[in-house]
Amino acid sequence: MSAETDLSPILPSGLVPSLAEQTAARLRESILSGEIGPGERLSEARLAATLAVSRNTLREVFRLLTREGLLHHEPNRGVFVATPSMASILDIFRVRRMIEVPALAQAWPRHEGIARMRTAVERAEALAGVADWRAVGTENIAFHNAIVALTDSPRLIAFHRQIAVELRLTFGLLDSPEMLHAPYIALNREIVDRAGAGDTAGAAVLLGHYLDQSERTIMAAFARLA
Amino acid sequence: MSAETDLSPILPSGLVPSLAEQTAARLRESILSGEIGPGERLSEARLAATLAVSRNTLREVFRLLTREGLLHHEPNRGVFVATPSMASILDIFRVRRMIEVPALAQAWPRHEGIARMRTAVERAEALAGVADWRAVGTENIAFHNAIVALTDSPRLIAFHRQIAVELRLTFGLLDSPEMLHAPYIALNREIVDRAGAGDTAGAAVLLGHYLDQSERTIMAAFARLA
DNA sequence: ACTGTCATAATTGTTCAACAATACACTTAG
DNA sequence: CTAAGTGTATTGTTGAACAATTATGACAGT
Repeated sequence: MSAETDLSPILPSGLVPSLAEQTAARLRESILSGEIGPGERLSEARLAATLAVSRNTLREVFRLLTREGLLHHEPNRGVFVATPSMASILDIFRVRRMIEVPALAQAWPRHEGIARMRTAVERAEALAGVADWRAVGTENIAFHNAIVALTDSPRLIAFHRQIAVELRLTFGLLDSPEMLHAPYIALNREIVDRAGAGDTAGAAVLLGHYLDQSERTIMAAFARLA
Repeated sequence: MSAETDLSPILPSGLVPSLAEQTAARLRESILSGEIGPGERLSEARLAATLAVSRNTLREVFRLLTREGLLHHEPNRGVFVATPSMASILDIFRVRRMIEVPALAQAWPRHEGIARMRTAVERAEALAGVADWRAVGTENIAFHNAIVALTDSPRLIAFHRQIAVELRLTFGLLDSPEMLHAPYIALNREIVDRAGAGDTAGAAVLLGHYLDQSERTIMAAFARLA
């Protein structure tokens, strides 16, 4: 996974990540890849043995991922993989609109984030050519991370990364990633072209449309599950 | 501390909070009350003894408060109370503008959050009468929490609560809370009156002015420290 | 068969003690 | 005065133990 698409929190500069953080990263990927399904209960003893860490360390990991929204902790009953709901999807898109659209609208057209957006689009175009839709989804997330990076706000960036992780959890539930991601590559291309040309306001409008459409698509796919 | 001004994260519904969460709450208040100063190092062994919990439990607490932004973890060196900087203040106000202003602008005038805003203002007015400026500051934070509550977005509310905690950490550094809070009571009153009367757009404009002024005041007080 | 009660087993919550790994302070050699 | 090296304190991690809570299942009564 490339640096631009890494969804794990920023680590203390240049130092070896602790075992707890490494383990958190592993467990996060296990969850996001669908290896562990939403609602599933994570037994401390069993998972500690599987991951080859102590129960104490695993409990620290649980605390981290619970704060991230990936796990859900019920006292004296255990931790469970969070189960996305329609309410959470609606909330996530509401937050995304509130953050991404102004971020793009007020962007400086030569900010490095624009380059990151362009890279993500180009990669997505290439990956769509070979029908690797899961990777297309990853690049799509990178595209939107780059939009928020335009703000240079550490807090907004961290918050948005967390939201993106939650959304990826939802994607794991849905099938047909082609339908979920393919239609938006061209739109992303137009957004970044406009932003790069200085028309950030126009790009922001398009981004709003993107979010509306994407929300509808995901909600529809999600509703088909229930 | 009343329910409206409680800055601790939402606990699992109706259940006994774990020792780690209780301890996190205690440590959070120790930090925010200034009992432990910014930059100070927290020794695991010593603090565990002081709080009468095991090192393992305390480490879980550290992970919670680190994710909250109150502590700073340097691997193999220990955890330190976070030290606010000018950059963090600028970032916090940027985020607040981005969240609070639209939250108020799009508010439903009969949302319960409006009532919470009004309560906070009335309490602040009363407390200003007896010159309890620290409590005025607490009510001021409750006022802005209520604004974000107007969105009914769990994620925005949680994010804003976290930001508010970080800002309280900054307040702890500054003296003269009267100067920091007193001038804004009347402005808050006007904001809630307008919003309650249905002029949420006008209220949002005033809120923007509030944030500009407040940021300048805090930055000036902070600059006087260095 | 259905349901409620109660003992029993399994799991989480928390502590403690130990040791390894890292960083800090200090001494000593050049 | 700097540099290298040694010793010590602190963090990182583990495993075992026990208390507290919840889940399981047998059993009795209807």
